[in-house]
Amino acid sequence: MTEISKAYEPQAVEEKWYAHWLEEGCFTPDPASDKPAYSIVIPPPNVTGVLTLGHVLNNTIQDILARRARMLGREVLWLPGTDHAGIATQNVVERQLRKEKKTRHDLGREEFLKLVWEWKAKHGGIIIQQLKRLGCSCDWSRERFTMDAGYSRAVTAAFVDLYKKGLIYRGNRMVNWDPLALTALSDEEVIMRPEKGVLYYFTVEIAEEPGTALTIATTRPETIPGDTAIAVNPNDGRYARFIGMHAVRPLPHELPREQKLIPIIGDDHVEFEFGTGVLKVTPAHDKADFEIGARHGLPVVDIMNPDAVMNERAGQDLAGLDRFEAREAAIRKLEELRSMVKQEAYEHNVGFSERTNIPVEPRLSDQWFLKYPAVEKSAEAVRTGEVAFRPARWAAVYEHWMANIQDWCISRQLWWGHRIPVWYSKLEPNDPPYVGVEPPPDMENWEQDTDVLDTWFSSWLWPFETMDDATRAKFYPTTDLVTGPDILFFWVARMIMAGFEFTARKPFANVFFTGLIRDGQGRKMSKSLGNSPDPLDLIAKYGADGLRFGLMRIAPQGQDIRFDEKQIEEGRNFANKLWNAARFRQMHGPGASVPSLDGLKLSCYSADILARLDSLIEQVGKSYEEYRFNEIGASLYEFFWSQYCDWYVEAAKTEIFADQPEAKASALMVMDYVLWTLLRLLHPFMPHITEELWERLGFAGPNHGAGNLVMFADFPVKTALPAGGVIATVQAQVAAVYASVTAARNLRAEYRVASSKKVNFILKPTVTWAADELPTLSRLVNAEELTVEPNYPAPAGVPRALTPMGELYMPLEGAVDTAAESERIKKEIAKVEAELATVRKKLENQSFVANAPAAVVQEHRQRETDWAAKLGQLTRMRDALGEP
RNA sequence: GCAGGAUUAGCUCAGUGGUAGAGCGGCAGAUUUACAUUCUGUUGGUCGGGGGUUCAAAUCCCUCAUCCUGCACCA
Repeated sequence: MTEISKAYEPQAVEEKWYAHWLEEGCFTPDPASDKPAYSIVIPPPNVTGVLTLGHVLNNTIQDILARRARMLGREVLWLPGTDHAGIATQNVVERQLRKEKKTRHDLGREEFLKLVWEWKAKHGGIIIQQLKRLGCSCDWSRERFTMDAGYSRAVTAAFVDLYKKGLIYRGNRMVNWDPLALTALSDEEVIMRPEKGVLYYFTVEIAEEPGTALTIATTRPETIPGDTAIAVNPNDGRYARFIGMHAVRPLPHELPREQKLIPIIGDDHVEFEFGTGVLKVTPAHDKADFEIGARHGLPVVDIMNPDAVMNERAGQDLAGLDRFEAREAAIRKLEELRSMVKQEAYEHNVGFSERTNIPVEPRLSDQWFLKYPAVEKSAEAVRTGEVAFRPARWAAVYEHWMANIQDWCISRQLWWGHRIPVWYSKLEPNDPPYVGVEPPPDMENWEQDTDVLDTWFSSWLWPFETMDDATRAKFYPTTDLVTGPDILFFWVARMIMAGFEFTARKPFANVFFTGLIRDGQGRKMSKSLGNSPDPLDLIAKYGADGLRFGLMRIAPQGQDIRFDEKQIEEGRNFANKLWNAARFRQMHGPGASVPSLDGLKLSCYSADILARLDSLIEQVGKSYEEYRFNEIGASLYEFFWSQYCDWYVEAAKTEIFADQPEAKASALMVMDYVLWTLLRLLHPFMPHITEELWERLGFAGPNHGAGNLVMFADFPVKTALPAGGVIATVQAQVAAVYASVTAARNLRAEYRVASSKKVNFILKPTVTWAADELPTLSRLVNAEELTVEPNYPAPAGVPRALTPMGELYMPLEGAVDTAAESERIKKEIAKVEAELATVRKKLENQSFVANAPAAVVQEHRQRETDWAAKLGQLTRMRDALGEP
């Protein structure tokens, strides 16, 4: 046993233990074990990702669950891995290429993909190293990647299976198009944000009634060349008569008049009140307009290229311009034509691409869609609690989404991803395509679909396709899933459906949704705001354990978390405190390797702390049941710091420093017992420091089978202490001593007596056992001498305080301000009188006495008695002062 | 527009029917040998407003206000 240093230095300790755990294979479970299984699959971070505080929160919770399950004797699998993250990863490599003035098209598909794999090998998975630094107990031997050969095959097979079931189809539809990434997006990948825009009012002439014009309001004048109709509500008296006539579309201006005529149609979709009640219909560039167009058989005129640059159909004024430049150009042209009537400020919602953060463009294109499988079964599973959501309110959000579920656009016009396993015949283009896991045998006659699948189409298989047969037999369905509510639709809902569809079982029993971490001003953490601290910096400053513990204490169940570095500092301080508590114990000689309370003569303080330890264990157990990690953290913090360090250790010093070997041994054994228990309770939260202290305090080693705490399958259970009345009496006594200590310290502070200065105290006791506890009381109040004097006359000049043990006096040399002393006591009397009045008022209320439970009434009576007694004593003390 | 969440001490937040709490901050003090990443004492709240249910409400119900988050959207 080496000496413990004064301050805890986490870096070396944490790295040492993590390496050790890996070496010992502590995180690799045995599927053949007959221990009950516990499993979690990690939400696979993007392979391009770096650790954020969100990951820290998420993975710390998973680690806590996994480590506790191990200590409860389960066979634990925490399966890690990364996601290939289609757009994000392709972006990273394309950005690199752009620096060399190249695009992926210069390289070609094959060369480009080679480059992405190279990038992945070199830079990918940084986040895995960071998770290790955090202390995550994942089974790295089972680490998976969503584009591993086997996994890819499973993704392809899933596609083929759903295709054969008729659930996957190809369609020419309006989709969300990302003009930067040049791909379609699913509805979930579009983020609606309010944007300050302008509503432009412009006129169109009625062809059949020259001189008559209609005014139209639009936010997108640049799409006028794509307008193929003007719509009004058929019930709108202002405009109904124009239905069937034609309007002259102002753009492109250069076209001959007959090519600019577009029909005026009637459609219920048009609102009377909005704008002017006249709507321009652009079927190629607006989802709602597309539907109107479909209803009326309107032509679809696409005026943009895939990159949202206007094409020649937009006319000479706009062609070649980006859509936003084109808007300005269109405005200028309309003004020039005296068609522009007015412009007004207007705020409306615009959809942005989740990945590239630019406005999506509704675009008609050929895409693959999935009609979701197992929808009803999946909705029901959450409804019945077969899959339990925590907090439960997310179930309603899920239910709503499931009830309004829309087909999923699963194709992406990217290169990085799982290529769609569909081949088209070169020989007979009208033949049905070949769809299969294996390419067609006569490959040269076929051409594979160029699209890849949405990343989430692979992620939704994660809980089972990451496992081989033996692993799956033991660990699937998984136990807990821990994730953020932001991917409820993207991932959680889809996994449930995939689970039921492909394995006929739920993928997990519980889903715990964490909160979102926000900055001090309540804003989301984001790269662009630069308000997201680097967790690795925090680990360097405060240690991984400090970060974990600090974060867990401020992470209430399912509520957003306002991040404050101070909290992490507290986590570090807590680790340091733990370190020093161990250090203190070690300074008093070697401890027991297996602490036992058998045959121990316990002081009342020892009995008290053990009873509190028992309630702590019970409380922690309950909190785990409800996934209330902040509550567990708070309980552990409070017990260890306030109850154990501040009170028990200080009180026990009486025994430790006294010359009574038996009492000393008893106190030290109780410390051993508490630390032995506490290290285990804390281990899931702070794995490194607890492991280190476990060894330093001599708890590790041959006595415990596997020597490491991480494999110590014995999560604490309550002691065999005598329960009930005996311990309650002892605890009441200890509480009285501690309250008396506080009262005495208060007196010292009032009279500016430095806590280091020894002074005399006199106790006029009201309890029979006062004398027994004088040594400890005396020590804790730093008394020169503490005497019990039942008949102390209490001269007027002596400061006094009422304590649960009796009246306490602090005779001081020199004059004491009696008036001030009297004032102080009077203030206390006023407080007690108010309390007494409150409780008496309640007891005088007949309906309270009649209706409240007997125990509550009894408790109020007791309260009344206690306050009355206290008031009597305070009054006597005030009278003894002789002040009016 | 619909749904959900939040509103408690200066700050960040616990507290879901029975005596309003913690940490930080502030103030006053302490180097008492585990720890200044410490210790002691103290200050500070009509629990967002209003109404209701109840013997009893921060807690349950209604309503209003403000903020946040989803979802749906009218160009």
